[in-house]
Amino acid sequence: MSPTTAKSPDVSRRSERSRKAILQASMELVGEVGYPKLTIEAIAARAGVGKQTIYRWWPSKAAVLLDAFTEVVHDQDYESGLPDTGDIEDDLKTVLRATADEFSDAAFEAPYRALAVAAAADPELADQFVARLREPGLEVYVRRLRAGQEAGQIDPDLDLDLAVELLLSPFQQRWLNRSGPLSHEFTDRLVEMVLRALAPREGAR
Amino acid sequence: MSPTTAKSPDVSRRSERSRKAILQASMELVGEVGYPKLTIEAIAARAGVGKQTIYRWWPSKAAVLLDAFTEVVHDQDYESGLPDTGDIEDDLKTVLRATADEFSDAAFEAPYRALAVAAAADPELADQFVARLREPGLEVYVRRLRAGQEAGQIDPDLDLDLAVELLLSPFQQRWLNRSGPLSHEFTDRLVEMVLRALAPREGAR
Amino acid sequence: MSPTTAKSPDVSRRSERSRKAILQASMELVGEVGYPKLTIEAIAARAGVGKQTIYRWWPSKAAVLLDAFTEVVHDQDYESGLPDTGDIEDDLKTVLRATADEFSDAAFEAPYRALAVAAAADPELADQFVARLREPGLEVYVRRLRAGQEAGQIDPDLDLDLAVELLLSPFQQRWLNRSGPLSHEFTDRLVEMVLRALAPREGAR
Amino acid sequence: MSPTTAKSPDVSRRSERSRKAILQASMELVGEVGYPKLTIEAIAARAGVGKQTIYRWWPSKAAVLLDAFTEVVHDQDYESGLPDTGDIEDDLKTVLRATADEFSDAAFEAPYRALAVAAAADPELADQFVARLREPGLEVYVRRLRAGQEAGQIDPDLDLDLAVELLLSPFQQRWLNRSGPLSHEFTDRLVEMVLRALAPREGAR
DNA sequence: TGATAAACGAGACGGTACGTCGAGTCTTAGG
DNA sequence: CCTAAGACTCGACGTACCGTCTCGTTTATCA
Repeated sequence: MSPTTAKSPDVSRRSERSRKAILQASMELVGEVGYPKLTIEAIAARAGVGKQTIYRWWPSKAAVLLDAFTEVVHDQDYESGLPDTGDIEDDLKTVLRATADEFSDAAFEAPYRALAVAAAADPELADQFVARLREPGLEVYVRRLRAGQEAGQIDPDLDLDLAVELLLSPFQQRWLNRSGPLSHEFTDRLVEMVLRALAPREGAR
Repeated sequence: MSPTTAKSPDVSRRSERSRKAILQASMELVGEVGYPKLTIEAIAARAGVGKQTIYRWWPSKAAVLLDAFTEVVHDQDYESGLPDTGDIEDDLKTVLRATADEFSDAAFEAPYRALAVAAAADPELADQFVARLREPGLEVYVRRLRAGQEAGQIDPDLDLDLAVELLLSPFQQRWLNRSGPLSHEFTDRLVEMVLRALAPREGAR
Repeated sequence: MSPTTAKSPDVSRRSERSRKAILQASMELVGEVGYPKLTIEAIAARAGVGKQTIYRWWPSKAAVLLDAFTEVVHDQDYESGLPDTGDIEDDLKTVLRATADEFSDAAFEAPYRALAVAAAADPELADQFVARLREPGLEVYVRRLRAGQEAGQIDPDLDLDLAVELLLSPFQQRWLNRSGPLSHEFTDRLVEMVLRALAPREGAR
Repeated sequence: MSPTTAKSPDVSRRSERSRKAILQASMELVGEVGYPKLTIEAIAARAGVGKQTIYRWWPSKAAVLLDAFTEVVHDQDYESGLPDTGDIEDDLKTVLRATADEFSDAAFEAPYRALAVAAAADPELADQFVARLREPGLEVYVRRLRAGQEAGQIDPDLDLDLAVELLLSPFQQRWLNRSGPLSHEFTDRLVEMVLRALAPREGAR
């Protein structure tokens, strides 16, 4: 919604028309040609915009894409959080299956992978990427696990941030490296194994 | 060791001198300027080689780098495997701490991150990358866990491949995304939590 | 004066500074290294200009050189025409001697020969070359011969265009093929012999 | 028949088969793609010959072409000379018409123009070109004019070499510059005008 | 309600690197 | 030891984009 950076230019005079056209053109083009072949010139041409208008408001094509992607997903409701039926294993399996499906959708995949890759290469972008797209996603898992803790299904002494890493990193890693299928079989087994690590210790009282 | 691809040219006539110079120049340059600013022209110039000689034998700068990196690490002994003192927790902590230190070494980090990023963007390269650099590394973990199974420290019914993913993915993910420090504190906690998931079930014989 | 061709780019935005620098650099370089070793890259470097700026406005290095040469000689006064002392033999000898001296000047010779050669190989360029550099030169001879006709020194029925070819071609041919010296002896004999062909027929009035 | 230059290699061991294939390939290719796009590599490939075999025996592609062309035309009989019916005007018109037709033949034109152009640019080649292809041609004209002198049709004091230049240069120049058609109309007028210059002076006895 | 200053579209500019082509040299195998 | 084959270094090609820099032309405050 807001530009990644804005130094001198007068934001109030900014052309909303151009901003939208640029973001949309970016999303379209990254899907068509891929991130490495995405060029500022092509974005400008597709958007019917001068190159300077892009350079004026964004520092790099990655920043454009991050804005574009944020705009698309920003209304996705992190508010409602994860489902909570009381059965944490079932809830996590459901959510992870849905996430796996989403990551298999090409329309989502191309720009998201582009951003993940760009972030891996560029520390500055990585901060933005993590703060705006990754952390909000992790947070809802932490909340669900905390509910599980309160319900006595999860060891109360556990570091929940690390627990979420344990659950989501294998998933993310598989996807990013294409080192294996994101099947429901996989996500189910993953949830089961992670929950064994989270279970309260029997001896504990 | 072998070129990534080799279609028409006659491999037997290949200049070993040029091949070595190219791989070395790549490693040097990627450390000096980083992957995105690494150019074929600079590699050729540094190696004292015609550009065509690079284009003749490699399809992309990523492929050059993969060969270069493979050549450097290929004699690293996967044979000896992980240490096995009988205490699996201690052994894993030791190894993961060492790995964390390695990944904090800039000389290793630059080219390896470059490859990981390029692989994330390019499926063809990803196959090579995973097969030549990732899987041999995973395999030694699987072997150590199998020894733990046989020693009764790990549930005999577990999928050890998935177990290794559970252990290494959070580590890889943190490193790639720079989403947290690769401290010994972190690796120790990670090993502990994963071992809770691997422990034999109490009810089991 | 004007570019050889101009299709899409906006001529009104053209940089006069770059245009001049390119033309000057071409002339300098063709003198230093000769036409076959003249490269667009060297012109661009010498002129402090991007290669694209040359490719944008000229189709070939020959076209650049043609513009460069035209610019240098264009203010050479064709207006004043040839001298007319009343003695046509003397006038022609004087002019041809001067022309021979000019063609013996290395600074003139290198680019002009380059153009003549390029024009001989390339019909499109030949048109431009002939129209812009050769024909204006021929025209002044035709005018002088016409004056000679009116003065009764030249046969009134003659084709003056052919007469000029008769006079200048042997000269041009010797120069282009280096098939003999461009001495004053040669030009004088040439004028004399041609004038025998142009003399009015005795039987006529 | 003989190579343009031959320094070190042992001529007696030379492969006649390769030599012929190279000359033929040159002639074919210059017709197909023109001289500037004619490459040594293409000649070698077409001739089924290693590049080195060309470099061993010829200093440049122009030299190859000169040999190739000489081979083709060398048996053209300069011996028989020009026709001599006693009517010099008629004889010259006939010959020049035939020459014009020859120069309009594309199969002859392409390689000959290539050589003429290359010779104009390269003084060393020019010597060879003039000595082997031009001068023999001029000589037969000189002989015919001499016969005309002896028959009293031509001024006995004239410099016949210059006379031949007067006759042939306009023709060559038109052809090389494409500055006009090589029509029979043109050649006839040319012969007539030149003969006026050559005619014996009336007052002379 | 103009004027006036900005952001805008367009695109030429100086550069860098691309990937290709051919030059001329060098090495290997074969006759 | 000439030859066919072709890999090598080198350098130029013509193209694509980069990011910067004018150009007029909207456009939207403020005088």
